[in-house]
Amino acid sequence: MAVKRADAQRSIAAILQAAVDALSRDPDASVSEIAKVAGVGRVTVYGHFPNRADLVDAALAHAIEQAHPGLDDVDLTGDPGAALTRLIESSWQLVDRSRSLLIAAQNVLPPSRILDLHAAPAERVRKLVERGRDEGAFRTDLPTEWLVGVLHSVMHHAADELNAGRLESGQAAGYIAVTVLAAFSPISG
Amino acid sequence: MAVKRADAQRSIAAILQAAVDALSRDPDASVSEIAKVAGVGRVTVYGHFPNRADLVDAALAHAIEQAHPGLDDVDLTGDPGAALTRLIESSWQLVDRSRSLLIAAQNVLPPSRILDLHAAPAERVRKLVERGRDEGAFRTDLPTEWLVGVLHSVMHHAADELNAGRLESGQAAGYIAVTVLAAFSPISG
DNA sequence: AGCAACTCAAACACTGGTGTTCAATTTACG
DNA sequence: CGTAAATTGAACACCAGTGTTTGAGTTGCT
Repeated sequence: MAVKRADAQRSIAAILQAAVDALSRDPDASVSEIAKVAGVGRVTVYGHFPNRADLVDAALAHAIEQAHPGLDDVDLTGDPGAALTRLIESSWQLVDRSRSLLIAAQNVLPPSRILDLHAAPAERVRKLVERGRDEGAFRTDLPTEWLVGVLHSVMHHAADELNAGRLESGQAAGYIAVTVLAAFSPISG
Repeated sequence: MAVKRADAQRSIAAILQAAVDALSRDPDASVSEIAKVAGVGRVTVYGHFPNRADLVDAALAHAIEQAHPGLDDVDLTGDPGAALTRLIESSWQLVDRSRSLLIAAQNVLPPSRILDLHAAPAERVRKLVERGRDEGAFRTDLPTEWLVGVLHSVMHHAADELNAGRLESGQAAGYIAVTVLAAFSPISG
């Protein structure tokens, strides 16, 4: 299987993108649904991915890989609070879109695999928070991991509120930033 | 069907409790599993609940009803921050235990029904936050609903961290309280 | 004691998913 | 152009769940 033929490569790309789309809507999306979205026969999917779990794995990896370049453009220098606000602004929708996909992955992949796939993007955030702590902009009476988790948690909450129609798309990033910055501030702010 | 016989009542109680337990572990728990936990035949379950959805509904209602008295004991008067801390202390584990059950309910019940079942306990928290805002203890530049949601979100995050072994059971309530109080504080604290 | 209510295992039909095989057709590529 | 690769729907076996029926056995109630 030295090199795939061009139509095979096209199929694989379509299936991968379809898997990301379908699983982002419904973490339990069946192989049939994914095939339909990809505009491809179900058998073709099994021709390229041995089983559903491997397909989900590939889809998650694909989504993360796609997200990387966009996030690399964010300026994380300067005032940590402002940097965090910029990061939130450009990543919270992305994090949300991946959420359903992540659930799909958690249902079929071992936790260690999930952790591996997320290592790179998670590290970026951790670094920024670390720097904020070092420079006295963020509190140090709580572990870095906890603060990062709270950030994620609040972003997901905003996504939920948006989905439920209780929050306008334009407000969300501001709400998240204002909330998290307060939560991250040193005590005698 | 005026009055159930004693053994029927016993069965129903066992099934209800088993449903709460099983669904709190796995939101996809099958009727068979629930029956097994209840120490009862699967057919007996169908004898008392027409289908799985109705059973999940009853289980959620049961769990909420059980939780009520314990939470009614919490003193919500005095300094809003302190009151919130007390409420967190005595309710965050409870909220977590219900989370998986809530997911089960969301999978089979209409959103309106979920909202109905949660109305009473949710109101208690909303009231406290409202009072905190009125008294100047909590910020008013964000909607009450948002603040309440952030509280929930951070509690769930703590539960996740606990499950993942990254947080000690004793620390959790403190982490939540310290984080949320900071997030709730008026800007020029 | 006797009857109705209850319990339960076994068997059934049904649904919806996974993963495989096959034979026919289309398509890329040298 | 010819061949090997790729795609396809149809059919298949399999599994796990839901919900029902049956018939025999047990248990509460009066």
